[in-house]
Amino acid sequence: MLDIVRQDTEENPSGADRVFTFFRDRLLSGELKAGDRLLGERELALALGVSRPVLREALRSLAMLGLLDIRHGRGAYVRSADASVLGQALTLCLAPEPNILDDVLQARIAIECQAIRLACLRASERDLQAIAATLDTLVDSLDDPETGGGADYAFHLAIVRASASSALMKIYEAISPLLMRSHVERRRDTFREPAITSGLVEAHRQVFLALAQRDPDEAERRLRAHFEIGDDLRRKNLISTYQGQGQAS
Amino acid sequence: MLDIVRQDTEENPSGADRVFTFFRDRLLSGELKAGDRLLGERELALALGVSRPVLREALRSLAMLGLLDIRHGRGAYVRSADASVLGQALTLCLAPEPNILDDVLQARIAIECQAIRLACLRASERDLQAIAATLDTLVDSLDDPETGGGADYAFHLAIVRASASSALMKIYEAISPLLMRSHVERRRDTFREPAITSGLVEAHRQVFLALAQRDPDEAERRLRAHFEIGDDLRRKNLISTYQGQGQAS
DNA sequence: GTCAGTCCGTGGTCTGACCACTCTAGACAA
DNA sequence: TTGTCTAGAGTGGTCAGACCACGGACTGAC
Repeated sequence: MLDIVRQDTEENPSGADRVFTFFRDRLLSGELKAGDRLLGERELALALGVSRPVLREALRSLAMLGLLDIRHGRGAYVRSADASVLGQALTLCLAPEPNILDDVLQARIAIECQAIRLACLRASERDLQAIAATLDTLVDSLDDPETGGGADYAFHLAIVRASASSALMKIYEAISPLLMRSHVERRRDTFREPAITSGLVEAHRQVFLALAQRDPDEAERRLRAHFEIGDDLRRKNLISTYQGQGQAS
Repeated sequence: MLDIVRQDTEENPSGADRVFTFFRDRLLSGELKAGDRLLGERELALALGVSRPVLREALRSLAMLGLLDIRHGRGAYVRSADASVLGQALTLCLAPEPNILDDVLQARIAIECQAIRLACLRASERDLQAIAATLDTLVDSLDDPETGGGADYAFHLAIVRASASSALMKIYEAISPLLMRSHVERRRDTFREPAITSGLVEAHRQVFLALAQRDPDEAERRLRAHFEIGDDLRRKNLISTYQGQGQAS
């Protein structure tokens, strides 16, 4: 029938691959938009000239990639692009590597430092207000490590969002799951004393001020300083922990 | 039989989802390593208590994610983590966004600037030699835009590799396809005159020297300058093109 | 010793059937 | 008239069994 594209130029893709490519290209070209409903599996299989199991393999793969939302009894719907799949892919990709948690922090610094530079040029009044709001939350939740951590993340996320760069934003979202794991894993090694947390707030405030003054160099400098302080704290605390124990376990 | 994990805590995943999760977790935990061969589809289906089509849906999804390499007549093998899938996912994720090509350049700058800082601290002698080698290739291929472009990419890639950060490396590889598209698309707008290309070589050399001297701030500064010059060139050329035409088409 | 043909195990595909879920239109009762 | 309930249709989810296509290994002839 339709026989799909059939690029026999060099490959010999299986039926499921052909169907997969068929839909992926239509997704990429925008021919299929988020929210669109696909035909039923039986009709689609007939239209594309493959059997239902083969069609299902392709559909399932698209769903796993987050491109499709297949609901029992309802049908298959095109899903809007989602960074969560990207995050999973990154996690899987980095899984066999050693020291990923440390490493992912480097990626975080990379993204944020560029984001804040862009934000200095592009941030709207609303963006700045949003960042200021997270700063307020941060101050209000000094005694609660849980919401405090959330506010901390919100602050940095708001900066990336203010960069108005979807690429930076997506990548940042992608590394977020790993960032969280890193954060949780490190929380054991991080003590939270009033003096330190207040210093933390001050560091955030300095970053925000430089951003509000639209000074890219200064903003990046203060952001880097903030990250380095976090590094130092963790290091010192690690040392004191081992010294306190007298011996490593 | 085995009945798999069966996390009925909150979800009600389909059989294929259960099988998918089953293997993904085993991949993440390292229980399944790259190169391992899976049992045959019939045996696996029996062992996991699902039908073969369902098992195939899961296997196919894993293959689409680049975790499995399924070969006709051979069997299914666990594949080593590959950034190409990450790149595809990113492409799909960014597809609906406007101005991705510009945007991806920002991500590139972000990664490279952090990478070169790390490289100043971590780069080995071999790394530096590798970068120097790409610089030589760059010089030798001044008259050939094709290999010259390749050498340019190789230079920047070598810097990221010298950062010894797998996270930065994977992300850089992930954006590479989009970077290439951006590069090709912009090549139309970029003129290559001897004066300019020699300036380009000089900029690369300056970056390399700062790196070899292990000066993070200076290295990043020069790298940023290099990127900005590229930006300026493109802008100027765009303007002159439109002026030369007298009218935009 | 080398090469060709055959066989077997593997993934690839198909058919047709049945089950489970969701929605809705129609029947029924208040 | 209105609200609720139920039966049906349409949809995805699953299954069984069969056959085809490909790749490798074994075996035989040369």
